[in-house]
Amino acid sequence: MQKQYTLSRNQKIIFDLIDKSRGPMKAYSILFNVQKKGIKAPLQVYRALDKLVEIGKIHKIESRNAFIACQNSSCQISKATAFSICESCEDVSEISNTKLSKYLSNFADSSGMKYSKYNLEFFGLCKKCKSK
Amino acid sequence: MQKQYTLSRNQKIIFDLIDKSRGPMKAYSILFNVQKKGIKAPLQVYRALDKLVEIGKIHKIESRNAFIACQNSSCQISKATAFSICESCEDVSEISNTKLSKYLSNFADSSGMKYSKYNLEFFGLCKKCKSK
DNA sequence: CATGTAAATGTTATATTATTACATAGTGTT
DNA sequence: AACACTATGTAATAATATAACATTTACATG
Repeated sequence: MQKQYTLSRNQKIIFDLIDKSRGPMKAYSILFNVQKKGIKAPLQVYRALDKLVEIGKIHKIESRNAFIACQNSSCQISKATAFSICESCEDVSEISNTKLSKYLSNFADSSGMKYSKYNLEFFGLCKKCKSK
Repeated sequence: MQKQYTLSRNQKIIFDLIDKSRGPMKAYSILFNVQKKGIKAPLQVYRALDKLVEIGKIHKIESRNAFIACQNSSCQISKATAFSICESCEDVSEISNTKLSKYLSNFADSSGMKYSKYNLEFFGLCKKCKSK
């Protein structure tokens, strides 16, 4: 169960935009889209994004510098994320596979590292693009 | 076995620098370090980096926008990468764990996606930083 | 060895992504 | 009211990455 959190004005505007978007959104594309609502500066966007990532409402797709709404209601607050990314159409979807997340959460290598978080990005061709 | 590839002048200069570095290096830090060797512009660095990534001599740490030499002689040419990243000292090491790479290479989710590549980044505290 | 072609290089300018620094305002305690 | 904490506003700038164009090098093959 995800902890409830009251979003502030800017956080809500930006989350709603990302949530409604069909795919991941980039920071400056978000900025252009919310300027009519009074959010004028990059920093205002980045601050909201940081907070939204922190509380797990959105995730950052690191390889794309883009942000996507969390599609997984039982998400462990961004501590364990996995995505599949189509290299042709750039469609991104969040993978919620219990076996995978258990496997990775329990993964321990020989380095003596204690992991608190992971991010996994798969790349390939989505169904649509594959059949083209 | 990794395919042999003759590096060009710039590629060699930049690879050697990254290979000798203790940790991941950022593009502009690379640039500053090779200016005395005649590589003056960002694009020259990025072109070499792109090629080196493509042939698997280095990897990009996406969450850090930094580059590290491949530490795994049997590396599948950057198609399957995993790293552990210390969030305190920013030390990064490449994970070469056969079970993990097999597990991920064989992973198939319900989306019908065909994966050709993945990148996994684990975050936590390394041994040293944990004991501080 | 000339010629074609792919890869690499050099250079300038510019686009994109992200943060620093500083001032102000709102929100919820106690 | 006083306090702490979070969020906001604004300007400037830093850091990361690519576009566009001209030239050169490497090397296979006719």
